[in-house]
Amino acid sequence: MADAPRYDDSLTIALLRAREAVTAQFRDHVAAGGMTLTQWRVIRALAGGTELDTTNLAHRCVILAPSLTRIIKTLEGRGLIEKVPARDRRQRVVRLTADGEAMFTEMWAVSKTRYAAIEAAFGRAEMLDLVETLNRLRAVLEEDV
Amino acid sequence: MADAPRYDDSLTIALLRAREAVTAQFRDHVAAGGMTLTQWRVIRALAGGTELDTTNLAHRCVILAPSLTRIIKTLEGRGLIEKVPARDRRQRVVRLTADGEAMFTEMWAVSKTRYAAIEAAFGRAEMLDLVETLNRLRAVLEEDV
DNA sequence: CTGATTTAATTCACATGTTAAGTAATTAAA
DNA sequence: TTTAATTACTTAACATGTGAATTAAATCAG
Repeated sequence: MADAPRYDDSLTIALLRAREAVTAQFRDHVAAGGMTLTQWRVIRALAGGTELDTTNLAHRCVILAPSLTRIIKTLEGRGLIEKVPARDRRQRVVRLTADGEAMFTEMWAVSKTRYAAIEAAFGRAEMLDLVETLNRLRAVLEEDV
Repeated sequence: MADAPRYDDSLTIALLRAREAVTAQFRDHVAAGGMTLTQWRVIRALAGGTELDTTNLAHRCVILAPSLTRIIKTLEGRGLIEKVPARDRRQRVVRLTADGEAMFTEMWAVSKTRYAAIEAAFGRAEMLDLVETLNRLRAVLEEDV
């Protein structure tokens, strides 16, 4: 089957498996902090006093709006994020609370070591190259095709 | 922050965005066939008369067992797959029905052209190299780290 | 300024991801 | 052979993904 690549070689599956392998390095640690990986992406995007509205936050975290609505509700209920009054009253602008920042700082320390471990195992140059390749693939697909 | 890569550069996000961009090339077509991308992975894994039990099917499709249980129920209800009696009665072995094979054949024709378009836009060598790199990353992470 | 349009979020409905617990069949141990 | 342990799958509960419809606020056309 020259034109039908073996199933295991397909790009979508390779991306899925690779992502699964990478996130597995962080899942336990994040779960120990009582969060999901998706929630952690939100916390991380807001770290350092960043204020963002739902649309931009969703884009940065690669989360769809309906999911983010629920996540914001959850994190707000846990006192990790809070609303910020916005000029445009349609927008929902949020930022981390003091507790949220503390949570980030604590967990980020460990996350960094995990990233470092991945770099050490896979190679820093290879990793940078892979990220660059992935972004290039995305850029190509989002334009033409 | 030298040791804190910009958020957009992180490997997990890059993988997430790249996968999103790739699957976007297929989502509409698969949805037009009344299926989700996840269901399509199952159909594709069974194409050509392949018979598989839940455990192996889940592994090949990168779907967790509970999700696959529901998907099998759905696809069985639509008459696309059917059970096959197994020696080990704990196992649930399935295969495509004639309708399922027909559905696959019809959709695969279009899917192939999408894959070809991606290859043409991104480069065949780059694509093969990327898949190889992703699999190597996975192999590294699943061993040590 | 009023009505039509656009934009930002939310809500809804259903599919899937994820972990933990439960069930039935098989295998291993005593 | 009878019980204990393992295996394959299912169910349950909750979080997220996904597309469509809805609501509220801002903007635009006339």
